[in-house]
Amino acid sequence: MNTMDARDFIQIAKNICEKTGSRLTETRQHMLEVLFTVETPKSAYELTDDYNRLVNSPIMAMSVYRILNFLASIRLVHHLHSINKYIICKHPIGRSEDQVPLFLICTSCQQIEEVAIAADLIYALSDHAESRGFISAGSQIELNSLCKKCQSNIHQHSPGDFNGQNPTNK
Amino acid sequence: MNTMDARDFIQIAKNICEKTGSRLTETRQHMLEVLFTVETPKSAYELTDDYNRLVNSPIMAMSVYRILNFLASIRLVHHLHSINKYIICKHPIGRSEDQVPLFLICTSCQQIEEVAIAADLIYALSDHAESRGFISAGSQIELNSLCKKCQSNIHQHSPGDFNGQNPTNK
DNA sequence: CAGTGTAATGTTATACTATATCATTAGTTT
DNA sequence: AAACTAATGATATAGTATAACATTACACTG
Ligand SMILES: [Zn+2]
Ligand SMILES: [Zn+2]
Ligand SMILES: [Zn+2]
Ligand SMILES: [Zn+2]
Repeated sequence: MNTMDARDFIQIAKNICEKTGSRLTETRQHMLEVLFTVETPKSAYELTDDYNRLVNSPIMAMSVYRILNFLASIRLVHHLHSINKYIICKHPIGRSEDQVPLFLICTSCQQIEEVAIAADLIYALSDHAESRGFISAGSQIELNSLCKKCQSNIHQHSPGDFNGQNPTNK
Repeated sequence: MNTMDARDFIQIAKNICEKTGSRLTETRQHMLEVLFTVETPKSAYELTDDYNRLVNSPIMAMSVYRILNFLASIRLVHHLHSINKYIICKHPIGRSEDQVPLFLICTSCQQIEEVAIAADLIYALSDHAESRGFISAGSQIELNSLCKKCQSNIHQHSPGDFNGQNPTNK
């Protein structure tokens, strides 16, 4: 159980901004609140709608992209490439540099679990690779999964990408 | 050194099609040839251009998407989500079901290395996850990396997504 | 071989995602 | 106050992907 509050995110962001000379504007704060509220991963345009539903002052998608980029650059937001959606970081504090985020994405209900794993584990993965001259550089990992709830409802297989489409994915 | 030929891909595809009742049409063959020729990861629209440059009978993007979907469904093509491009499979033969592809993507020159890793390694990664009720389901893994060549030219850091953009990425 | 059914593609339109560019505003610094 | 810079507003456009329906090509039946 996470006892974090939207205000906690805002405070964290404020601290980061102070260090870097950037500013935590009202729009950025509001976006953090929206992201915290919606919980599930959303596209930039969905977040634009959410923002305009939840916040009084309207925003346009262009600004949403800029703000998502900013929040991702300070690692309070993650972009999940495999589903092309954005989500607030589940572990904004206590991260060490030698960890990378691992996302478990329920292919049925899109619930996300974010856990931190040792970067070493990644290097271990790419051991073959290093022998071929590649070195790993700060990735996140996204795994197609099934959450507990959806494991019970075992009607459909849901492969990751092509063919068997994800039924819950509009 | 890979001694594979475009014809090998076509033969593999033909075999799969026979088993599944689908057909390896001329267009699909041509697309395999194009993918084999270009080597590097390309967007669907880039592949459309490549196809029309290399093949005499023109094709439209809609068809390219359909064919990429088909070829991905029989695992002769991979969709790299993190860069949103498609690439021909480097290991179309000798794959076992308990392996998943790991892609090392050079963030500087986009050269790709594909290696197969034991799915067990993935399960190990998501061990935390399983304790939370998630089970892993057939993912591929994409890692930002630096190839040997680009390690020499160490001018720029190239983070994965936001902020420091990838300079070679039009 | 004609008739029928299905897989695949052609064609057009449209939805969705993301960035470029320039103008304007709002803080910060001197 | 003036100058500078970060951030946003506003508009346009690029880039990615799918929907929907028509047509064609192939396999299968009789
Ligand atoms: Zn995180
Ligand atoms: Zn679920
Ligand atoms: Zn492969
Ligand atoms: Zn490289």
